[in-house]
Amino acid sequence: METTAIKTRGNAAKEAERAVVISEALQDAIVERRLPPGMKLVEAEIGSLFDVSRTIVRTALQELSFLGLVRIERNRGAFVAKPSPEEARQIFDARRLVEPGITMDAIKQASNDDLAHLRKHLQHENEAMSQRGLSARRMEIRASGDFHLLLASIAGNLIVQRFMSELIARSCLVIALYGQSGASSCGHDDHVEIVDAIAARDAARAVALTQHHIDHLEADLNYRSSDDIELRQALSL
Amino acid sequence: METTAIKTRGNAAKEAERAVVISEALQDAIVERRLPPGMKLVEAEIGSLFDVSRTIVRTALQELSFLGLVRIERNRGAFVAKPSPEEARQIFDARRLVEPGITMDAIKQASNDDLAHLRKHLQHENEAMSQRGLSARRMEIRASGDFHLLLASIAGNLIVQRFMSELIARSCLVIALYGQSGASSCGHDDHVEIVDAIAARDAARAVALTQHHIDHLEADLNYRSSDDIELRQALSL
DNA sequence: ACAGGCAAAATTGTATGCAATCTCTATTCA
DNA sequence: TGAATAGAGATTGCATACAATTTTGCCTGT
Repeated sequence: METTAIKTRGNAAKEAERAVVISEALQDAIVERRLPPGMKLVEAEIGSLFDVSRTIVRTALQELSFLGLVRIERNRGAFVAKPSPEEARQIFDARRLVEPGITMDAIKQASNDDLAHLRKHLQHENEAMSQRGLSARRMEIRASGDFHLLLASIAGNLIVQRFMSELIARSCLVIALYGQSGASSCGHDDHVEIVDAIAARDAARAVALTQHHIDHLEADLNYRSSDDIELRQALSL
Repeated sequence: METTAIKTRGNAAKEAERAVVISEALQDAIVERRLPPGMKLVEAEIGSLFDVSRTIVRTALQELSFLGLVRIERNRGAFVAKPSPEEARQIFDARRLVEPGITMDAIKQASNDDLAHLRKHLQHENEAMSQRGLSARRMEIRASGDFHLLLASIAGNLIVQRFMSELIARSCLVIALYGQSGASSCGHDDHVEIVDAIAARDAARAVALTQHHIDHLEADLNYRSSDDIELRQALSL
């Protein structure tokens, strides 16, 4: 197969497909709200920014459109997704459908190392929350979602994990659009309690807390008409 | 194409993006096992078949790779996915995680029309099962998966529905690879019982039957080493 | 002033060309 | 005979060119 073992290792670094790099950079920017919902994403612009041709940018944007983070309109281009209230409800309904199961699996699978990771993550969330400033707020949003992803990774099913990635990313968008309390208010305390219940292997409690947590998140939303949103977005910048 | 005002109306039909048409054609072929797991999919070949450039074929193949139906290897090309035993297990675990919730939502949402659709679908499955021949077998595979998709569509959450589409399609691949009983044996009787339970609004029973059904499906699998599979594929054609 | 429409600019959709990489065959050497 | 290898052919990765479409700004007539 290969002629030198070293070459193979060298490839591993290069393997980082350029389209994936771009798609992840965009996803980060969208989730952290640096790119607001509805914003136009021009192929050539992104291309020159990352120094690649539109071909690559195109595949990155398609990937994001599969994840529901970007909407592609024929002959008009790509835009950061702007979930409708109905879509938003469905996203949270989907989370209610999936996350209790993930929590239960996590309880079954969690090793001591996993629990340590969870605790470390909670601390991380805490730090982000205590700090001020825009960048700290972004860290907080990101960390809050990462908690759920960490749980999914502990549950140990790659397919479910990928599904949760999508749901979390889209949740961030929804919260950006419809969240009321200035803080992302992702209820850090809820997370602490959930980890405690998991550590105690108390499945019933952990599941109940998980459901409660999702209700909590959705309760902070205000599904205004999307025209209002347009304005809000325009005026806030 | 068309030149006049009629064109505009025609567009709605034309809107069917060419990449999507191709990707759906391929998905059908994969799910119905006309394209066996592991088969190489050459871009130029597909392109000339549908009379489009490789560009379009490429996006279709990427779409399928996001769905897990196609594996793309850098510089080597696209192949019909060949799920490992571990992947197969995760697919069914994911179904166990999601489908009970779908069944419950379906019970909540199902109108009389929906129930009629379900009954009609059962009849359709029955017909496919009673017929002989390769094409009938394909119909059976397809119909058997469609039952679960129909249930998901009744549950009424587009996001969950999309997720189920992926799981069902991948399940078909897994069954093609590891199924033992010549018949796709998707337990048509199970489906009948599930519909009965839904019609009776008996949530506990419907959920139990759903879980049982998935266990049933997976019990018919034999996770051989993938080398054996290679042989089986080679000899069966 | 303003609605309507035309033309230029910007942007996307698709095909194609070229370089890089892989695959397979045939040939050579042990 | 069999393993190693070189090289031709096939295939993919990416950039770019061109056509189709949309958007923008200007102009004109009312």
